Amino acid sequence: MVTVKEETRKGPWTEKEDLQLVCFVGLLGERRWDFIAKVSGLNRTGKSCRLRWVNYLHPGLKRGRMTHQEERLILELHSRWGNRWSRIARKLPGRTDNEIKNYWRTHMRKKAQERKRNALSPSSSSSSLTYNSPSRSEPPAEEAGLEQHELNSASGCCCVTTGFVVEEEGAKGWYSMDQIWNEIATSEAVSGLSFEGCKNEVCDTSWPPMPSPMWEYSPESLWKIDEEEFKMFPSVHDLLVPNYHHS
DNA sequence: AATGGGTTCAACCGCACGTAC
DNA sequence: GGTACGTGCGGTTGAACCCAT
Repeated sequence: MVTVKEETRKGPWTEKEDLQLVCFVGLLGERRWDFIAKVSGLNRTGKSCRLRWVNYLHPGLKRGRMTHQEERLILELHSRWGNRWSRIARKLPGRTDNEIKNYWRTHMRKKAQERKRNALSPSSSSSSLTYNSPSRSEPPAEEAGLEQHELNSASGCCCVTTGFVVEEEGAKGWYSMDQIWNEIATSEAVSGLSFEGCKNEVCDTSWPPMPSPMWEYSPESLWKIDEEEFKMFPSVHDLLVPNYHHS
């Protein structure tokens, strides 16, 4: 006799699953995700539940395009902290690390491609430095365990930003796109080259002049839902997820 | 209208870290 | 101190969507 253990579900979440999760998170809190996954009847892993909640269902989430201010802040913070997405996300109320990471990758990739095009064009190629120094046989600092911000400071923030190994060379090279993007962003944040409106304040060490997000002070408060609300379930869902729209 | 390439974003994976036992 | 378990983080993937041709 074989009991067929239902396989853990993967892939896109259904609206029903979302509702279930929202309900149980409200009842049990944003902890014990494995437990939530079990008792909710969702055939998902705790990890998956947490991710869905944090990245999509959380009532505090903003939706829609990044504002200009947010873009600038991301650039600034990334130049300081490197790929510390969750840390950066804490400075952007309503944005998740995943969202910021995605944003960075798409937008910086564009910029990297533009740069690459420029670098390949005859007019700019001569002045474009590349990483083809003898030390190229060594792994990049990042891969050698250096934090990205250490890399930045080690390179004087903008001294190494003028060029990068292009694809043809990249086949044998190990300069990841992340590094390239980081350097682009670093140079832009420091020099204020791009993002019109991104003037000196970006480089000002006292920047950003923005208020700290609420959860900086009280990590639990904003992300916690009043359990009383859940007694009113199912109508509570509308309260919890005002911008809810299923993907 | 069809389609092919590019872009976006939700979700997964693997690893690291913290904590309870 | 060692181990198991839960959680968080960063990197990656792939499906859906968009847009130019």
